[in-house]
Amino acid sequence: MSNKHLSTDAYKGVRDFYPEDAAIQQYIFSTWAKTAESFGFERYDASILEPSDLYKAKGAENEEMVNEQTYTFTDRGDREVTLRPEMTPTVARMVAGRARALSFPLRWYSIPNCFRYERMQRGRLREFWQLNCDIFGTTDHTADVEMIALAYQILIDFGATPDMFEIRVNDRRLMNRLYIALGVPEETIPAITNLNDRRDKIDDQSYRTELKKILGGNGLLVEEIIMMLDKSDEQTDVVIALSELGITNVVFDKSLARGFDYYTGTVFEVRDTSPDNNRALLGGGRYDNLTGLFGGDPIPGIGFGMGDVTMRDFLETHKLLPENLQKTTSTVVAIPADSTFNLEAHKAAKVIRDSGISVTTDIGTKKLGKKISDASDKGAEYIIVVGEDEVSSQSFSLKNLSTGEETSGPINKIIESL
RNA sequence: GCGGCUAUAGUAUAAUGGUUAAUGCAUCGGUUUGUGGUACCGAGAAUUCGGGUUCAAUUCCCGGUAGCCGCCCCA
Repeated sequence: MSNKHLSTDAYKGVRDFYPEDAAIQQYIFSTWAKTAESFGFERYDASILEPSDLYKAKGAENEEMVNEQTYTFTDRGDREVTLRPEMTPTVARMVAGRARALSFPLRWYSIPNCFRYERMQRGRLREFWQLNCDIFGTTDHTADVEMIALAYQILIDFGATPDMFEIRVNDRRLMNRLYIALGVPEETIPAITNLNDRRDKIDDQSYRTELKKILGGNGLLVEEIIMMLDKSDEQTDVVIALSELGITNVVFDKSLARGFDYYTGTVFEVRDTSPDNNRALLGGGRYDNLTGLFGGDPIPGIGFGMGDVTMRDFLETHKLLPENLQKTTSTVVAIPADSTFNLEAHKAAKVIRDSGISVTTDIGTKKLGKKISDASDKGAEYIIVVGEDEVSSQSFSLKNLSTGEETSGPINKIIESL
């Protein structure tokens, strides 16, 4: 390979979708859409470009994140734009923009592609697609239940069984109450929440050390917090309601954090139970004032996002991808006996295609036998050979590749047997 | 931002401090010049880039680049 040539590799962190990959992507997207719509969610979409302010407005932490972990640049009109790293600010903007006209509660979904400039690892690339589902305009806890039930149903519709994944649920309000009841200073709660999120990744000793540091050396409080976290007798109404819907692979997990900015109530995630793919497949939660940035009355909402990369990893880990996805090809292949009949083959193909059947014409230079072989490999059901005899007699033979049967006659007649 | 591992035809894997770097799959051609799937024969195609050690480096060392895995973060 000469270094004078351009690389055939895709840009760092993004993927090429060759037909076999595009088929998988298409399968994932269509299953997402089908299940979301079965719950009555309406599809929306928006541009991948947003003004950078949309992401910076939430505070200094967000500004740092935008500066370091997004694709942000200045356009020719001196406007600062960002390739969206998530869909939630966009949908909040859209809902706020028509808040007076929309009828709530609102169920919306989208499958945007998003970009994040960060280090890649398993399940995480710099470009990804994400199913985003939100319900706006209700604080009823059954909306939280519905969102989780939708997430559950999506996985079921991919062929998963409940033992393949685990739903973890927590509630920010409940945790705040529990901490305050223990006498934990309110300003330390975010740091504790963040630490808890890493609890299963670090050993018990360093967990205690860090917790003690946050609490200014109060060892007694450390023990009380750990006891409270490990006590598993609380059940929220969300968890109870899920079990009434027959969804039982749910655990109430007081360590679950899901980041720590805009969630205000229920937070949840779904994790793959396979040790080979120990990742969150989706995450979401309730945010009761997301549209506040845009003025107007606060609109409550609950939503989740699930990524295509982790979705595909999940399906591959559990061998849930259908085998026959790759073969997207025409039903019939018209094969010229040699290249001088290419145009005649195109003519025959057009007649068949006009009747609503997909046809390609093999205009390659291989021998007839190879072309038939290729048609068969690609998954075509029929072939029709176009050569001197056929053109002069206008009588064609349609061959069924799986049975070997041939039907002969004028092209219009042959179509009827398809 | 930090750390570990890896880099050989299109792809998946071998091997080697020394003359021709091997095999499967894939591709192309032939046995079979107008009828497929099998079989057999044949062909093309590779040591990531730069530097160093050495008589000699694909192999050993350093660096770049890229990828994988993990940490941080995960909106």
